[in-house]
Amino acid sequence: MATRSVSNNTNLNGDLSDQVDQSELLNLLGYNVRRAYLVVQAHFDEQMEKLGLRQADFAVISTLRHNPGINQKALAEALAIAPPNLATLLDRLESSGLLTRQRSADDKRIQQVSLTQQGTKLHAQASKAAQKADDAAVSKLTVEERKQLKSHLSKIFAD
Amino acid sequence: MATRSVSNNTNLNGDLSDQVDQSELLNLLGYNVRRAYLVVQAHFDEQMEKLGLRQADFAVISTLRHNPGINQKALAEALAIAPPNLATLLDRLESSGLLTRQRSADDKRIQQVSLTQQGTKLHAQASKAAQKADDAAVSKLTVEERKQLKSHLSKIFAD
DNA sequence: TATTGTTATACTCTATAACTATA
DNA sequence: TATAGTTATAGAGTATAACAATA
Repeated sequence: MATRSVSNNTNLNGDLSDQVDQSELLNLLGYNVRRAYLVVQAHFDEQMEKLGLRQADFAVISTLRHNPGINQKALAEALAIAPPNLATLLDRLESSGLLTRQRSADDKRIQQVSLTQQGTKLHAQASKAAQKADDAAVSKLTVEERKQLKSHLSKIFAD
Repeated sequence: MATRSVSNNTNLNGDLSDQVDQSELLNLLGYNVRRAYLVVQAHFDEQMEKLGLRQADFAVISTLRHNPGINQKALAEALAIAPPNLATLLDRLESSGLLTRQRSADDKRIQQVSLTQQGTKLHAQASKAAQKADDAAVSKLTVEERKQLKSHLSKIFAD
């Protein structure tokens, strides 16, 4: 299933990695973002696996919860998912009974996507799980540091 | 080649994504890390593509530059790359003439990896390119904010 | 003609199992 | 028996082209 382990690799024989000079990489913000992302992913996957959800599934379900009836173009754009990949993801969640797609009466090209009752229920659980994963990943940061981190990161990807 | 575009999707018809409520996702640090990572990746790939390098290639070349003769186990561990994937990555860079592998005389199981002259030369260029990508990705942050960001991120993935 | 969504497909990244050669 | 590295392979993520239906 390709589940990443949350804990860092146990390291017998005296932590070799401490002896490796990674100063150039660690001076690059991009590399720090990547390594942090790996940790965040692992915590998130660990939580979502229990609910049978992948990362993108949660992003979709969360967005549907707060934007019922959103169309696929807007959904794909908001979440930075390519439309063909969103289509198959929605196929899967629809088959699982978590959401419905309904053609718009006004414009029959448009699919309006909404959570089912079951999807809404799962979202409530997933929402807690996501928060739990988040807390675990940033447990070493103070509340103030978490605020700063969020602010700085959002400036990187903001339009 | 699957090159991600640096610029966000141009958005005619009045930026639909602004109308999508993403508050739950954006409150999760993990999601902010992910979205920032996508931007960082795009800038990095854009730079490295010119040199024929992938992200992991640069991480390897940088580590070899500062740790000549490092063995594959230590390299894999330091960079969080699975050994089988490192093996094929090194095969490719070795075929390109960027590095050499030499069996240790002391322990013939161990491969000692080093950059060739060509690899060292490419590293010098790649190093500048990486810095350029980094600067572009965090251009909206002040020097102080960049420092904070790096510090906070490193706390997430530090052992 | 342009747009929404879909299908088919391909490439990259990541992970595991099974193997070799050495120790 | 254990370790370093390799091969083979499978799964997930991501990207593009080509298409159908609708506007």
